[in-house]
Amino acid sequence: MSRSTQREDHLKALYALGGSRDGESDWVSTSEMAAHLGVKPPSVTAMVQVLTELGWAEHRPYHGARLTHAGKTLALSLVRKHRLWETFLVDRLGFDWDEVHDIAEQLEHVDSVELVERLDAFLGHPTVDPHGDPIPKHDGTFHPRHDAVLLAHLEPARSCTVTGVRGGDDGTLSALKKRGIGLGSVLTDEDISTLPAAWLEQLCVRPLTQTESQEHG
Amino acid sequence: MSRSTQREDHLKALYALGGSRDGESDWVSTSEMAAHLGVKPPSVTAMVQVLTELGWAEHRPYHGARLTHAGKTLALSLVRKHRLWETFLVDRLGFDWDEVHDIAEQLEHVDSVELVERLDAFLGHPTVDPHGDPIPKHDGTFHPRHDAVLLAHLEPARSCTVTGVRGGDDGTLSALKKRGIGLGSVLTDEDISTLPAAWLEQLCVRPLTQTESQEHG
DNA sequence: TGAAAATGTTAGGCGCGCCTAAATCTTGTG
DNA sequence: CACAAGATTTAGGCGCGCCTAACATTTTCA
Repeated sequence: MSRSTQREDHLKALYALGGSRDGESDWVSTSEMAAHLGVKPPSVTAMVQVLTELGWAEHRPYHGARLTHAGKTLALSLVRKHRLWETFLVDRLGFDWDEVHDIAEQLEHVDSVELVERLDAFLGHPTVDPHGDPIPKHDGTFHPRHDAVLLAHLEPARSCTVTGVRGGDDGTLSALKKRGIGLGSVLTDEDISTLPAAWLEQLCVRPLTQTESQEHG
Repeated sequence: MSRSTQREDHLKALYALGGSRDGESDWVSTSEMAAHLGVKPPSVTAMVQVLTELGWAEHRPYHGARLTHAGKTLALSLVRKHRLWETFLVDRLGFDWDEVHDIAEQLEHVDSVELVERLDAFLGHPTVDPHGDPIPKHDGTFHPRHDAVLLAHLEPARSCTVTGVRGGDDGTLSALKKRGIGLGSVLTDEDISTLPAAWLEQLCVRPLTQTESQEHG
């Protein structure tokens, strides 16, 4: 297995943008990937061709690329590593959730299967990372949070608890932190109306049950 | 500050081979470094010239290279990271001491001062790594073990306890493990006579005191 | 002391991942 | 349906770290 941080980054971009929808991945354009990775489109084209030769992606020239099954498996193992390291950084080293992305980005490229499995055990086999995203198991399976919903889609006049942040860059995350919003925070109807509109599309929440609502007045 | 795994590896080699003697480092030949790093001498020459331009080494052509003060400081921070990670891998993740070198080698190149300091705190500010080597402090100082001595230099008919292994490759380390020898192991006079001669130059030991000897019969 | 041997450096080339510029394909619109 | 606008790929070049081969220096020892 040919190793390379760049290959891995392109694989992850393909996964992140191509939709993790069950079954098939969506086609992703090279310029979309280029923007995501901070390189120019021709560089992506070249790398996509390499991934194709490795059997990890398929490329329909002038139309886009997507992961093969093997590629998706690999991408999932990278996501797994990334989220385990983020969990370690926050839960054990006490980092805030807006500080860990870049560090985890580096740690996830460390190559040792044994390391990942031991880290997983050390952390107590967590199922969710500090941003509320599910952590894939060793076999690539994971449970998408089925009870969670985007804040924008929450039925009106309903309180909820925060279960995750989608695509949160460090800026958004630290802004959330400043307002005291983190995983598990409870947002009342009134709280929600004071939030920046952009957040409605980013915050993942679970509606509070009747009894939970009463506890939080 | 220009970052690069290769630069860092060359810096570490210079430190490892150049003698960590107080004050001045020794001149190290490029071929010695090349052998240590698994590359060819011309590659080392080129990299040494880069390090020289960065002010981290000085190069006397045809004679060798050595670290500047700034270079030594940097090298020490790398050693610190390496040994902290090894400590983490052994103490927290339960790796054996012969399994951690390669992984730590990768982890030490992760770039985040904050990470190192938090890791250090998490581990309880350890002073010695799993091989018995001292862990430099953040300011670059550390305490060489003054009471330790090479097994080869131990006065005859004396029992001792193992405090470290010098230059132990994974092969040596796992062979030691197979014989049940680890940090803190007690070696009697008889034990010592059955050891492979090569180990006498690698094992660091502290002679047992009178009372300790009696406890171990 | 003055070659020959050993050691070290310079020259020139290669693969990788990136870039810009030029060519090619797709798409939207008259 | 053709053609301009936009997106994508191909062409060609660059820096980095590595290599081998050729050249330079130091060391060894007859």
